[in-house]
Amino acid sequence: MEKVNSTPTNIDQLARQLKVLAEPKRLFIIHHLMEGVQCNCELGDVLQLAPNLVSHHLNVLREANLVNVERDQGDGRWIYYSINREVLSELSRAFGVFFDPKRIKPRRQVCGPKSVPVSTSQILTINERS
Amino acid sequence: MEKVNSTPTNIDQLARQLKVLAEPKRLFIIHHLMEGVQCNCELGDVLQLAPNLVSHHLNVLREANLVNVERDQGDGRWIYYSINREVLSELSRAFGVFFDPKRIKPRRQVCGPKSVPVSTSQILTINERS
DNA sequence: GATATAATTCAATGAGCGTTGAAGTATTAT
DNA sequence: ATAATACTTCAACGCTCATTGAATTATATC
Repeated sequence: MEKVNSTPTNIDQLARQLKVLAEPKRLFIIHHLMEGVQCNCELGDVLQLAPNLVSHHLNVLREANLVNVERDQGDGRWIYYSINREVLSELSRAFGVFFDPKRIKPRRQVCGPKSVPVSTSQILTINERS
Repeated sequence: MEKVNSTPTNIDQLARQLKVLAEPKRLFIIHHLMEGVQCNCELGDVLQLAPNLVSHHLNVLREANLVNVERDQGDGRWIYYSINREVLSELSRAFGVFFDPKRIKPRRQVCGPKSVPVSTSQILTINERS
């Protein structure tokens, strides 16, 4: 199980995290959590979302360790959600490393007709299909 | 259609792009494109993926403008794919801005029992479900 | 006790999407 | 012309997952 061409990040893990984030309403939730909004009811108000849906999406975010959950000690009915700073920071860093444009290397000519080097001038861009 | 609380990025667009990226095999394709591998056949070899699947995923990436397509002028059977530097850079920037931990603001107390300020010491963390 | 509040959990539905295998297209070689 | 190469397109299957509406839990108030 040894890796030869190591990738800058764990791709499967990154994909799993991105799948959690690839949802408009979850992004809105994250945004509002970052803005300081932190209870189910207010998130529901702001996002025009049913409480059970807010719960569902918060649960997905929680399972990804992206949000923390707390219960009000004064009135136990209220639950506050907040961003997990550490996980978010690590995610942001991993994304930045993986998608860093500086990583783009020039064409490595191992394929193509007889593996003859192809200069960029020999290549024509294909138009978008009409 | 006026926005009051403007978000740092277009959330719906970001979600759409993340959905394209939230796929292990597409991340691997992007990785290898960045490494210089650029034709369908070699991607199929490296990823142990059927040609039509490589085509499919490349098509998804192309529709998101994440990859460019070129055809070899010498031998028209060969097609080369490459990363769209500009789109990748913009995506990387947008992600970094949106998920910047510095954006996290302290709790804004508008919800909760009688909107009484809740000190952090009054809040107990809820354990992970057993 | 009974009622209200905040939030979660459950079951069912339906759309989206990655995968599969086969057929099709475009180009080049013989 | 025929065959081979590189790649794409098509149709069908199956699984995941957001949504819906109702029921349930937990806590607090009357």
